Amino acid sequence: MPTTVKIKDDLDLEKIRISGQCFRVTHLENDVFRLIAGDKVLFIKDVGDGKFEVSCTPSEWESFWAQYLDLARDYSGIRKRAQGKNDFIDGAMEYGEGLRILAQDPWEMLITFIISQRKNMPAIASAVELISQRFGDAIDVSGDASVTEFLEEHGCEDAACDLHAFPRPEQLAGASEKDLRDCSLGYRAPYIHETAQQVVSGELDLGALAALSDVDLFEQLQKAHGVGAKVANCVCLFGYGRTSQVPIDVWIARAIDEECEGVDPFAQYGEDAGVMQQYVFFLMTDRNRKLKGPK
DNA sequence: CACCAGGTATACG
DNA sequence: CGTATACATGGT
Repeated sequence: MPTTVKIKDDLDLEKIRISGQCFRVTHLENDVFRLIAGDKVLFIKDVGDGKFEVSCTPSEWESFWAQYLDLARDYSGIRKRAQGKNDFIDGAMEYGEGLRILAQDPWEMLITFIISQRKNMPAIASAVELISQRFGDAIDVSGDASVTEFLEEHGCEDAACDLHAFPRPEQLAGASEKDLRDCSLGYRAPYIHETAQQVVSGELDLGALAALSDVDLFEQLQKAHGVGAKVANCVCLFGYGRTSQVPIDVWIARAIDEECEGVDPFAQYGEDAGVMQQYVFFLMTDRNRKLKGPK
């Protein structure tokens, strides 16, 4: 019997896949999605009526994936409470209904968003996949009964082959700068090399940073080479769940400039500002996607 | 084949 | 303090 879970709140897997916060979510055949987080993989399918079939046991769902999907947070409630302050944000919230802020791993976010600078989203996903393939541990699901059963039922066995975990700090620290460059990291290779070594040496203790205030966390993260305000904010928001943090990239800057007459609308949303940022980012990038390539 | 991409470090004034 | 520029490489 496959595991089925019931989710009352917003959850749109396709929107999350293209939302720019995660780069290892794949849309497979038959509307099955594959999520890789650290060394874990989940296959999940929306079967309607708030029900989702998943490839893990109920226990794995409760102990990891429910938290990863941030199911304890009430996004429809957040949208309702935020409604009415700003017309543009109201529209973005409606457009992005189903988005959530995933509770991802700080280390994975730090490296992923160092990679992200001056790359478009497909290029980021490609580079993340390359370092995972080259330096991450292989993930073998062949012995996992709940996974194999799920894959067989939905006819997507191929999607469980050749999977690799995101590399651990020591695996990237052990990679030479040239090996990293071969993963199309360009000038970011030394940033990643240095950062990995700082994490391995304990000079940068990502676990300990979780105890810091938003402001202190934001400041400490920027001590890593290649981490400025924007990347630090992404790590705060996506890696440490600091939902008041608002990463400002080209798309958010464009939204403030062109849609809000140059006035930053996010401040008035307090602890939910980062969630609003995610809705706006999705609106701007999805609009652009439809504009240029209605593939 | 230009132009752009979820920016940042560095060098200026 | 603020502003200008180089930066590697792939997607469109």
